[in-house]
Amino acid sequence: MSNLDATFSALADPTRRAIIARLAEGELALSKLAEPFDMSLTAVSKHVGVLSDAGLVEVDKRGRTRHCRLRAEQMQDAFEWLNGYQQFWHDQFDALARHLAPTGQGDKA
Amino acid sequence: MSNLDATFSALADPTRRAIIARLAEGELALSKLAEPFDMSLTAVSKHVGVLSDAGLVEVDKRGRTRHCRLRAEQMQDAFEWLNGYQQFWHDQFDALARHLAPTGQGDKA
DNA sequence: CATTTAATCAACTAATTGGTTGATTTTGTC
DNA sequence: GACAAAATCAACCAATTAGTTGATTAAATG
Repeated sequence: MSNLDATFSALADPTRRAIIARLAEGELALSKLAEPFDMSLTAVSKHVGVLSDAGLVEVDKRGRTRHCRLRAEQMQDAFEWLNGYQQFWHDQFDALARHLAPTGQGDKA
Repeated sequence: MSNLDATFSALADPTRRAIIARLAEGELALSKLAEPFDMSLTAVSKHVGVLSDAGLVEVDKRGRTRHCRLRAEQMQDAFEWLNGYQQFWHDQFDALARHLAPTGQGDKA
């Protein structure tokens, strides 16, 4: 599975995006991380597993707890992929704007 | 399903990203669009359906053909979501850099 | 009108996903 | 040593996904 496959598919779940948002505020033990979610610890653990497989989260064992921290850099490729189309949607927007409100001097000014 | 759910999950498939890449070069009839892919037309049609449900592609009927065009603006929310973490991974990178090569004058210069 | 082309539909399959529960393992604490 | 807490494991379930094939519909063309 490509990096992008794993990243985008990890980000496609709202629980996992919420996990990322929580971890952005700092490292958390799994049980603390799981608290706000209305599902079993097992379920959260699986989500963390998906994020970890995608490289978005790092888990390290400390005693009986597992500490999770965000590896935000791993989102870069996905970001860059989307960024490649940003110019495209700006162009589309510009084209639409020119179509709706032609000034007749857009090219010169 | 949230917008982000649909967008990220649509982007999680390599065939669908390839479809987007093709459409970025211009509008295409479904059969033309499907040509390079090693799968049935039905399969490609389903992928286009997923992209269309996510608002990433627009399909319009013309005679017996279906013409597909990219709606790149629909990627903006996903882009912005990721962008919110860009600062975060830059910070992490900077922190690492300071850790590896402390110059002692990084703050002043 | 007969044929070909574009596409969808319906039905099926195998694999994956997101969740559950109950039992177990490991670790810290009284 | 006994107990509570943190987490995993194993098994299961229902829904979804990515693909297939064969039949059908609809439009263009000889």
